[in-house]
Order: sequence, then C-alpha cells, then structure tokens
Amino acid sequence: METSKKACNCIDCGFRAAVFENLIDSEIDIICLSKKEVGFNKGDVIVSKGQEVDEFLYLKSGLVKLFEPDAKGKEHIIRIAKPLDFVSLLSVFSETHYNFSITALNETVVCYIDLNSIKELIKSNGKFGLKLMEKMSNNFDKIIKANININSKQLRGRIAYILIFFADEIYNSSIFELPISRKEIAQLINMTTENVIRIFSEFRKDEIIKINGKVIEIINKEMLEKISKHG
Amino acid sequence: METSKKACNCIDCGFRAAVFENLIDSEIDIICLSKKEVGFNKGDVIVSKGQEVDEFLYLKSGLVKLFEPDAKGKEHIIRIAKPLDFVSLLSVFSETHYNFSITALNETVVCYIDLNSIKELIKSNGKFGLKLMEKMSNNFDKIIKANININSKQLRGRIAYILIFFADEIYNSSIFELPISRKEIAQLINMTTENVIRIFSEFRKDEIIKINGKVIEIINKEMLEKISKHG
DNA sequence: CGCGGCTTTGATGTTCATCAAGTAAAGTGG
DNA sequence: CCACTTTACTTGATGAACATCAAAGCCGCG
Repeated sequence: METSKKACNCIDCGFRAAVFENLIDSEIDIICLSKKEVGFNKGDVIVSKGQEVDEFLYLKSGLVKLFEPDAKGKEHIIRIAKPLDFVSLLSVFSETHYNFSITALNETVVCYIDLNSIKELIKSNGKFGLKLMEKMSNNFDKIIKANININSKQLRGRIAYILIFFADEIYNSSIFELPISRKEIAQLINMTTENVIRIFSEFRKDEIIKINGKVIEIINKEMLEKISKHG
Repeated sequence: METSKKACNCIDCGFRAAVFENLIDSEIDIICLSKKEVGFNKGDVIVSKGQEVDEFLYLKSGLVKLFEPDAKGKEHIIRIAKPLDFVSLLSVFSETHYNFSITALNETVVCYIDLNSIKELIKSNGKFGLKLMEKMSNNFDKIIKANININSKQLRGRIAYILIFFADEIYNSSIFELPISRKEIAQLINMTTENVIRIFSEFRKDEIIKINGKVIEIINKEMLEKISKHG
C-alpha cells in the first residue's frame, strides 16, 4: 500500500466527468487539497468492517469486493465493484462506521477525500448532491436486481449468470481471468464451493466454456444465456 | 383511492421531523403547494413498474410492499415499507421510470410531492439533500442486511426471522394480524407457499406460535430467536 | 351457488449441501 | 532453495432440505 500526494490532477480525473461535473474549478481545488490516492495490491484490506467512516472513497482503478459476514461468520459478497462505482457510497452518509469490509481483488488505486469537504460541497452545491444521489440510487438498483436474479435461479443458472457478468460487465471479453476464487464465487451467488466447481466442470464437458485455472473462455454464449435465463 | 388537497398541514407533519427538519417554513410552503395526499385501500396499486417517475412520494400511514417480477414472471417482494420509509427513494433519483411496483397492504395514505420541487430544494438547501442521502443509505443498508440474513438461513430460520420482523419492526406486539398472504411471505423470504404453511404448522405444533387465520401470536419468543439465529 | 384464489397436508422426487479424500498450487520458515 | 504447511481445487458418494405435484377444504365474491 503506497500513498502519493501529487499536485492537483483532479481537474481531468475521469471521475469528474461522471459525478463531479457540476463542480467549478475552485470547488475541485477544495477536493484536491484533501484528497489522497492510495494503491493496494491483491488481497489488501481497504476498508474493515467497524472502521470509522471519515473519508469518502472511490475506486480510481482496479477491482474490489464488498463483503459482510452473516450471523454464523460465513462471508457473503455483496458486490464486485469496478471504477466509477462509488464504493464507499453504501453507508458513507448513514453510518459513522462501515458495516461491511472491502478488499482489493487486483492492483487498485483508491482516492480518499475528506468526508467533511464532500458534505460541505453537498450543502453549497445542490446539483452536485443531486448527481451523487443518482449515483447512489443506481448502485443500489443494481445490487437489488442482481439479488433477485440470483435468488430466482438454480445453481447452473447462477453460474451462467456470473460468467456473463464477468464477461460483459467487467472484462468486455469472452476470455478473461477470474479475479476471485471458486470459494468467493460461491459467496457471491449463494452456493457451496464444491458446487461451483462441479458446475464449471459440467459446462466444460458440455463445451460451453474452456477452463484453465482461473482463465475462463466462453465458447457458447447463447447456451450460457439460455441457461441463465431459464434458471 | 381518494384524493384530497387540504390547506397546508406540512408544517406539523411527522415527516418534517424526520427529513424535512432542515427546511424553513417558506420552503415547506413550496412543498405544500405541490403536495397531494392520496388514500389507498388494501390491494390498490400505488406504483406500477414502468410508470414514469415524476413525483416524489412517501408513506404517511399504512403499509405497502415493493415488488418486482423475475425473468420467469414470479414476483419477488423487495421490502415491506412502513411510514417514515421513503418508498419511492429507490429509483426516484436514478431512473425516469419505476423499475418495481408498489401496492398497499392496508389502508394507506401516500403523500405526493412534485419531483422538481424536491430537486430544486436539494439544489438550494444542501443540508436537506444530505439528510435525504442519509435516509437513502439507511434504507438500502436495511434491504441488503435483510437479504444476507435470509440467504444465510434455511427455511425454519427464515420463517422465524420474518415473524420476529413483523412483531418487532412493524407491530411492536407479540400478537398481530399478518398483512400479507402465505404466498407473499414466500415471495418475501424466497421459498414456496407450501413450505411457509408447513413450517407455520410445525411452529404451532411445537407451541412456538398460535395461528388463527392471519392472526399470529408468538408464545415462545426465545425459541423463535434461537431458530432465527441458528438458521 | 359456484368459481377462483388461498390454505392445508401428504407423498414423491430433485436439487443441493455435506462429508470424505485426494491432487495441485501457493505461501512460509529453516 | 527445499521441506513443510496451508489453502485452493477437484471428484465422488450420501443424505438432508426443499420444490413439486396432487387432492381436498375453505373463504370471499360476483
């Protein structure tokens, strides 16, 4: 984990286009003064459940997982987040402490902004606040939809769904390297590790996918989509 | 469904304390001008999926369900909402059309506020926006937590969980009349109607609850909590 | 009064978690 | 760098949990 405080480069940050578009340069400067970019490696903990929320953070590059243990200590992955997903948005405005954890799945860069600066901006620039709300709403909609999707399918459908998710939403490619383990896939779509592996193998035998360790290639997308839809 | 446009009574509306506290009287007046209260009866459709979002709405009294069909047309209940839950907050700021439906479970009163008035208020009064964000965050946190809870339990645990939910969160009483059918409970906690009924019967035989149609009395709360926790 | 939806119980079979056991891969300390 | 430990992956066998199917009673409503 490396920290860097550069001269202000927020003005042309990709995020400005997405959310900070309504901030004028002088407001961007306020953010710049307090912002901090931190790099993480695969497996590094970015946020630990229970930790105090005193900064607003978002993913600049890389991939992370949000997760939470259930009453029995088993972890559930709430969501895989990629850049432009405001990862700390879930509880940043409602709680004083995080109620989930975040770890890096990749080399990632996270941008930290002082929470009070953001709150001041919301108070002084309503358009900015509105944009932030849209982003929040959007994020939650996606999580809820994904949940309904997964809960309405049986195991083969869930695996098909998650493979399509990685191919279409994360990598834009029919061949990709899974950023998570079989166990984590199980935690993400609510099944056991053994069955994740079993169904991977079935799909391989049925020539729907090719498997090479963590590298997956989808060779029959239509079939996968049919399985995902049919459940 | 009856509509009424009264003289402004927003100033002492219960909601003001919860969310509109940061609005000064003149701002409340803006809301009052556009607001409309509408009564619904059990079963009435309040919002239909696909409908345009042009008003901000919240529950003044009563009980509603938010639901959405999955790919196969089976309905999933996202949440049961009670007063002070901002029911339209889910997609009101991210989408131009609702992506779920809402129906009344009770006699309910819904307050409609012109969406643009709200948006203007957010822009002009940042504190108000911030408060609204907190509310949104909070709502989603609850939905996500409930989901993890339900997904980590087996059927008896889910039934226990939902009975405790109604007793503690909705009615504050160990005896209450279920506002939804067995089928809807199934849609809420992801199981079949038959199994909802079967487990109700088991709990009755085990003298954990008494059942009289839709009226449920919890007679062994500790046991119920143990079942809910243990899964 | 009869029809459709809700409720209930039982029987049956499928889906899935669990257990077990072994291989491969990856990290750890001497 | 190699032995050692741990963690990830894989497959099979078994039984439990659950959905599905079936049939009948109940209730509200036109």
